[in-house]
Amino acid sequence: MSVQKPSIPQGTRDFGPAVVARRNYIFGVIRRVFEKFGYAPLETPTMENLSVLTGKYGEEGDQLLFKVLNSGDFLNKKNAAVTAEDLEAGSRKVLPKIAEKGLRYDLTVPFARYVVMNRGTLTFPFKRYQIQPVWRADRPQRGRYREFYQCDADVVGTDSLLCEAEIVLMMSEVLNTLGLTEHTIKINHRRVLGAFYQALGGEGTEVDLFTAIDKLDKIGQDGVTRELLERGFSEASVARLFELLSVQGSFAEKLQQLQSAFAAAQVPTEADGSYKGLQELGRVQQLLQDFGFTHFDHLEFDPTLARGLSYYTGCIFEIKINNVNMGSVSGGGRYDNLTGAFGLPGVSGVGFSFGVDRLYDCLEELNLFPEAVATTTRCLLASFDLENSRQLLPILRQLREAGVAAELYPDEAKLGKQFKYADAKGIPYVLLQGPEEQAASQFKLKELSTGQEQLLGWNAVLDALTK
RNA sequence: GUAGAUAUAGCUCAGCUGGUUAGAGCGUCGGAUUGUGAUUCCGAAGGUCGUGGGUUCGAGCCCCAUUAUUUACCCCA
Repeated sequence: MSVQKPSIPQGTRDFGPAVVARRNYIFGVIRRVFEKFGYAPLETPTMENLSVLTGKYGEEGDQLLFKVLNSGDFLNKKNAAVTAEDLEAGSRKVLPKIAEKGLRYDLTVPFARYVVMNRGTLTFPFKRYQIQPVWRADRPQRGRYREFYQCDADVVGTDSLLCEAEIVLMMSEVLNTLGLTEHTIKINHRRVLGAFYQALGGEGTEVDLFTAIDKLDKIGQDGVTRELLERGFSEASVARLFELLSVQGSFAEKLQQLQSAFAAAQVPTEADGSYKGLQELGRVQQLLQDFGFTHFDHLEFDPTLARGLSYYTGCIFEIKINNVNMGSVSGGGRYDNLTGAFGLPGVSGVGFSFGVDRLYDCLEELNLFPEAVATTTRCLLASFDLENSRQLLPILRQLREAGVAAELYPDEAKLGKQFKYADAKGIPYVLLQGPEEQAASQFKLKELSTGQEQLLGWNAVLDALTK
C-alpha cells in the first residue's frame, strides 16, 4: 500500500503554537470588551437541525450550508429511507431523508433558536456574546475560509437605540486596542435604503437596488448604472439615485441633506412627519455624543451601505480597515423579528460580529501583533547526563511549585543542542547545574536575549525567574 | 456555479528556443567547540519535477487529459 500525502479540506487551516497564541490575544481583547459592556457568554452546538438553518440565509445561503449525512444505510432494501421514487424525484426530495443536521452557518440564528427555546428562563433585555467557529461551503479566497470564527454580541428584547450606540463603542474600542486605528465604522439604516427605493417610484425590486448600491465603491458609478439598467430601472431613476447618493459633509449634514431630498421626492413620512431611518441615525449619533465618544472621525454615515442579509430592518453596520485590502472585518445590524421564524414574533434584536480570521490577517499584514506571547515556557533546565537529569528533577518541581513554567530537556544531548532548542522555542532562560556549580552549591542562569550568565544561589534563581 | 493563474528538496523559489549527472537561499542533521543558543566556518542528507497519456533521437520545459492549490466574479466575516 502506498503512503498517501496528508492534507486538510479546502478552506480549513491548522494553527501552530505561535498562531494560536496570537489568535488568543485577539479573542482576549474582544472578550474583555464584550464583558465590560455587560454581555454574557453563550455556546451552542456545532450542529443544528437543518430545519433550524434552512430558509434563514436566502437561497444562496442554503447552498452554502454544510450538511451532515445521517448514519445508517439508507439505500438498504428493507426499511430504506430513500425510495426509488425519491431518487427519481431528484436531490431536493432525497436530501431531507439522508441529512437532517448541518454545521452552523453563523451565530445569530442559533442564538435566536436558543432565545425561543429558553424564553421562560431568560431575563430581558438579554445580552449575550458568542465566540465559536462557523462553516460555509464557499469557494475559499483571500480573507475567506470555509471554517472561521465569529465573535458575536447581540441584545434581544429592547428597541433602545442605546444598543446601536454601544455597538459603535465596542467596535471602536476593540479596533483601537488592537492597534487598527486606520478604520472606518460605516453605519446606515435599512429605512434610508427603503426611502431611496420609494424616491425612485417603485421600479424594479428593492433587493436589486440595494445590492447594486452596495457595490458602488467597488464597481463605480458606471458599473452600478449598467447593473440597474439591466434590472429594469429607467435612466431617469438612476440619475435621480446618484443625486441622492451624492450627499456630502459631516454625519449631521448628510442627514439634513437627505431629509430635504426625500421631502422633495415626496417620499412618505411617519405620522410625526419624520423619516424614521434618518431620525434613528440622528439619535444614535446624539447618544454617542452624550456618552463622550471621541472617535467621530472614524464613524461614517454611508448611505450606500446595504449588506446582503435580508433580515436587517433598522441600523446596519460594517467595518472597513482602510490600509489593508480585505473584506469587512465586522458587520451587523438590527432585525425587528429575529425570533419570528421560531414562533416568537415581535422580539427585536440588534447585534454584530467580528471575523477573527480577517482581523488576524490585517494585524499580520500591518505588523501589529505585540512581541512575546509566543512561548509559555519561561525556563529550560539543561542537563549534562542522565545522572544530572535525575538531580534536576526536584529543582524542576520546585520551579513549577513557585509558578515558573519550566521544562527539563528530556534526552541526553549536548548543551549546544539544548540551547538551540531553547532559542528556537523562544524560552527566555536556561538554567544548569553541572559539576562546577554543584561543588559551589550554586546554579548558572543564562538569559538568552542578552547572553548574560550569572552564578546564583537557589533563592536568587527563584527571584530572577519569578520577578 | 463562471473565468484566469500556479504545481520542481521540509519551506520560498531559479531552471535560457527541448540537449550530459535538475540548482540556490532558508531549514534539518553532523563537525570546527565532549560546559553554551542567536552570529562565523566546513560538510552531509534530502527530488517518481502533482498524476496519467502523447509528440520527439531526447521532455522539468511542447500538446492533451486529470487532480490539487490559488486569485477574481457571485455572496459574505
